[in-house]
Amino acid sequence: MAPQRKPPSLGCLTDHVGFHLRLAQLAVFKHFESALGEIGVSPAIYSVLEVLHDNPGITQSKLAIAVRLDRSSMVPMLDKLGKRGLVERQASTTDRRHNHLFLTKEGEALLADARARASAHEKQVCSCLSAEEKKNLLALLDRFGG
Amino acid sequence: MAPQRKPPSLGCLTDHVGFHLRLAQLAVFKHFESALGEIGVSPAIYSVLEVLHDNPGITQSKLAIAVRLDRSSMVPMLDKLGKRGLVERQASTTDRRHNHLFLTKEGEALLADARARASAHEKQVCSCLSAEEKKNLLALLDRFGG
DNA sequence: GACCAATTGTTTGATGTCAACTTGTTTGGG
DNA sequence: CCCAAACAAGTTGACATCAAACAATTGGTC
Repeated sequence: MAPQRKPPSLGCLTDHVGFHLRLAQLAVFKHFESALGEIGVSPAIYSVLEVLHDNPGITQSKLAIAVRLDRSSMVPMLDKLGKRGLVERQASTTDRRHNHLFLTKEGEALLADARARASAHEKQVCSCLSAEEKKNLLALLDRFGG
Repeated sequence: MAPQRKPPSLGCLTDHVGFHLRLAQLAVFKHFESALGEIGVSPAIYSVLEVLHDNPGITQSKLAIAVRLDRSSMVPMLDKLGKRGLVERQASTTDRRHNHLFLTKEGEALLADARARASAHEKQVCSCLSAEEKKNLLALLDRFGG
């Protein structure tokens, strides 16, 4: 009988940039997980490692702002990364409110691996775009999040 | 002394389309919430109402697939929408596994309001894009999310 | 120098989402 | 016919995230 299932209509939803953003992010993040989940690196963790590598000694609040997470979300994440021996919290001597954060040797090593995988992932996930198109896309996206 | 706080460097993070997607979605969804939160409509709820309006009698699983949520996430959401009197679950007579879903009068009314607000929101959030650019952006995003 | 506002990391509670499993129902091949 | 496989909705547990409240600490102002 082949019920001839037409996919349900999405209506005006297709006009909303937010919906397309969500679908795109869903697909890209899923692909990221399949590429880096194996080494225990989620998109959020990867962004933390990158920023930490580039800004040794940064404080938790500044890190949270940089990766656009809540400062309270940072706590359990750094706890976990600390337990894995990837990140060190070092209490500041000059201002006892601050924690300075550093990647350990192991953290740097994992980041190197993660970078290679993330780079490959990025290539695959953007294989449907020319270099020009990708540059264009990033520029357009930055108009919102900038 | 003006500590001349440079914002922390994001490193290679800026090359990753996933990161830009997240920032953009964050900004757009936040704006959406500020425009429709007042009437208790989140992006997910709005997408459900739209698809429900366009596909009366659709089943929960099909709805979940359409809006790209997990089947199991649909349950508490429909419970809540049901309690608000916006959606009706109607057990199928031909296949007792299925629930057919319908917007109530109140659901339709709320959707009308939500649509007006969402449309205004969309205009504001895309005010930084020309019509051409938006069309281009949506086309590029669809290459990922299909 | 003593209060007061701002800042930092943390804790707690609420929410939204997924994945795995359960239960009831249908369907199709032997 | 019958039983196994497929399937729908629901339940449970885990997890990430945010917002609000909190304690400790600093800095500025009178």
